[in-house]
Amino acid sequence: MGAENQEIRKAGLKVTLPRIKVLQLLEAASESSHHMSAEEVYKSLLDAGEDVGLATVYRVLTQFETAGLVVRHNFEGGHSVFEIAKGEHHDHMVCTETGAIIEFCDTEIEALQEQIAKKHGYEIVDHSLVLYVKPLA
Amino acid sequence: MGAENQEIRKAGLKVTLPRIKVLQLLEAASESSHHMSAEEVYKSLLDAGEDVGLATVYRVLTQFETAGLVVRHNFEGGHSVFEIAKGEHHDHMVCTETGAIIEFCDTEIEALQEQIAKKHGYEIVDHSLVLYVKPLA
DNA sequence: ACCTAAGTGATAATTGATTTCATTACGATT
DNA sequence: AATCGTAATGAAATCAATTATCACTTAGGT
Repeated sequence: MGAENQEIRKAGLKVTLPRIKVLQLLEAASESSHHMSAEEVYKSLLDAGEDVGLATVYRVLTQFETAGLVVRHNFEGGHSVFEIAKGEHHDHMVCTETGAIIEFCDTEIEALQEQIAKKHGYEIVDHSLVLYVKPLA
Repeated sequence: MGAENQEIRKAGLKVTLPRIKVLQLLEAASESSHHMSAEEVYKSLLDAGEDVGLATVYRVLTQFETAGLVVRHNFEGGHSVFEIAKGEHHDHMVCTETGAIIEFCDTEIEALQEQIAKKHGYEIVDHSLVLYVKPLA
């Protein structure tokens, strides 16, 4: 235990209870590839008996994002969801009927993206690919 | 003149001044492939001396979206931008330095997306691909 | 243990967007 | 062209997500 402490310290942040708890929660959620909103994180922590403020959750999530510990996604609808940054990049498929989120990564698409950017005189800094899908009939 | 009136009527909406103005404005912006936010549309119309309400702009844009007249994009940062729907689908490349928006369409990528969805037991309803790029050094 | 900058929670404030509502105007019908 | 019912409008209130403020607390180097 305490692996989170290293990560937080490495990010140049003080190791505080709220930060540890948020990180642990997101790591646990990551197992089930569950993407959480700030509000969900907040409520989960309250339910777990932790005494954190909503403002702190938002602050910490933003700090973790800039530190590269978590990734923020802006799917349709505006509000952000967060997930632990597990090294490798991946894109998302969102089921419009069940809300399920499937992660995938296609090197062929990535390569094509690079080509397209280069063709226009650019190089890729980042990209966002989201497929909105529904189950096959 | 008046081509907009047909489109508005075809959408099952009454032809009113605010709707004509919004549509004209977006069509003009489309020439320079400029994507406008609701707020930008609102301010542009005020500057042009038109007396429209912000609520109306939001309403009209949403109506045009459902009617398929305009397309809404949610680039990073949350708030939506709109552009005239010019028949063919396309994706976007956003320059992180100049803010320029380049439109492109790659059938190869589209095909790969279909395959990926199918492989997971889904079919694509919609998708969003945005490349964040910077000029080649 | 001390000290100071960093972090915290509660609450107020901001932002983009939507809803409400009384008034107005489109456009079908006469 | 005048009438009429419904859809559309603008102003303001409201909403939800996020951010800023601020007095108080705590991490962690000395």
